[in-house]
Amino acid sequence: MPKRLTKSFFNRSVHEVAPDLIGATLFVDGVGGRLVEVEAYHHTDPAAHSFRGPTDRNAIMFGPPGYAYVYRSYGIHWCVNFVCEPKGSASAVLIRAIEPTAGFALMRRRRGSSDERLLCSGPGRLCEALRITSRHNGLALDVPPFELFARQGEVEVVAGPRIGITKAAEKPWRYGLKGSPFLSKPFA
DNA sequence: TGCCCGATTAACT
DNA sequence: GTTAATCGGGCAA
Repeated sequence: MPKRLTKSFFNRSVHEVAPDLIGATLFVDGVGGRLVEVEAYHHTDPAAHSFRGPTDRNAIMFGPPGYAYVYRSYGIHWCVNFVCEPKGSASAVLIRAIEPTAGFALMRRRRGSSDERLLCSGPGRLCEALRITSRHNGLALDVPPFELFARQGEVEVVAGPRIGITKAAEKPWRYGLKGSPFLSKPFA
C-alpha cells in the first residue's frame, strides 16, 4: 500500500515539497487521482498571496504546514494549495492538474463535460471536479475528506515558468510529470 | 470610497 | 486571437 503523506512531509522548503508531490495521489471523498502539475509559492515571492502579509483570505498560509489553503480565483473559481514549511513561513504549493483515476461519473457530472483530459487539467477545473470549496479551507490534508498518498516508484519531473502571473514570471517554479497528457499546459 | 488587477475558464470572433 | 463572468486585495484620493 502507498504511504500516507502526513504533516511532517510538508514541514520542508516549498521548493522541495513541490516536485515531491508530482505522482502523489489525492482524493476528496474518494474522488481524485494523481498529481501531475503543481507550482511553488514562497512568502518572499512577489507572486505569492502571502507576500504582503496576512489577510482574511490568506490566513491559513500563515498557519502550520499540512493544511489546505483554498481561495476564490477571479471571483469565480476555487483553487487549492498545500501549506508548507514551519508555521509562519506562509509558503504553499498550488495544485494545478490531476490525472483522474477515481470517481469519473461524479467528476463528469460536476464538470458538465465528458472530456476526460479536461476533467482536472487546471486549478479551477480540478476543484470543480473534486468539489473543493471554501469549506475545505483550513482542513488538514491527512484526515477525511482528504486522502493523500506518496508516489510509488520513480517519476520524471520537469520544471518551468509558472502560469498566469506577471510578478516573478521568469522563476521556474512550476513542476510537472514529464509527458503527461493531463497537464494544464505542456512544458516547453 | 473607488478603481484596477488578478495563481482562471469557457465561449465567443 | 478576444472577452465576460465576478470578487478580494492593494493603493490612490
